[in-house]
Amino acid sequence: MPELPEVETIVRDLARLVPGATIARVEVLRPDLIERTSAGDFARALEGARIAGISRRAKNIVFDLGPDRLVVNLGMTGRLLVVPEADADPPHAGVRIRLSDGRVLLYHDVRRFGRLEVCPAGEWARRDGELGYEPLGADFTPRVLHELAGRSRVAIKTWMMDQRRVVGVGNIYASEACHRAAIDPRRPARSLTPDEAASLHAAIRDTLLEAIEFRGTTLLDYRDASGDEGGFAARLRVYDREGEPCPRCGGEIERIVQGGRATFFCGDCQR
DNA sequence: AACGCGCCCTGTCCGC
DNA sequence: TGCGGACAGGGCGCGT
Repeated sequence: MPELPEVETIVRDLARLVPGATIARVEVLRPDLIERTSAGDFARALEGARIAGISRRAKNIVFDLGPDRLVVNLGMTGRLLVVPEADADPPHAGVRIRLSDGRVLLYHDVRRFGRLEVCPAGEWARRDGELGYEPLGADFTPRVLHELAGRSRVAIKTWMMDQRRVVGVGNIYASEACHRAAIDPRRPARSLTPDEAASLHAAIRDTLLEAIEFRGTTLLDYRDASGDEGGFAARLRVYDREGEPCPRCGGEIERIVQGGRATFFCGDCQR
């Protein structure tokens, strides 16, 4: 589900709502959501901790608890909601994190592809180091994109979604960025010229920034921390628009499958 | 090493 | 109306 803009929206919401709060009690309703430790250890590690800050790394929501980090990955259908006690028991509730002021940080996930884990800050720093460039970071330059892409024969759209290279771009924004850059998503990554790499670099950033502005894309499941939908779906240029005219050239938008995932593009103007 | 694929799980939608 | 199959925003582990 959520890609960088959706996770960023949730993180910004949470950064306004929960820093300074203390975790009173944790209830794990679906133990299969907890990564690496038992549900009991997970709850014990959180109870009594104070939330010092919230940040995003790739598609992960990271809570700074002092010595530890709580890391939440939403998978396809995960939601992280701040709700009053009365709303804390919906169907598909996965983990209830009760704050000492009475509010509940509720992890909700229909498909349960998401994961939560608590780990020492040092351990998280090591894993952070294995993730790729933040596409909105200053060190992600057109040259970096061109050099990294030059090492791979994978189709550029699939390449963009690999979190070891560039993080945060998922299936929706990969199609959207290829379209904005007018690049055929089937091209081998290493076939991009420096100019094409620069235009893809700009397209990735522009797409993600605009999607953040509109609080993300809700196709079906995505909700922000208040439970509201994102507004970017209406602005998608190709994703989920098979058969519609290309907004740039009027050609027909096609749907193909790459690596088992749907890709949408215009065969007329994406070269 | 790099890459492609199946799988995890539930709900929705579409065609028959 | 009912039913079976395809498909859905992610990421991991496997085999080649």
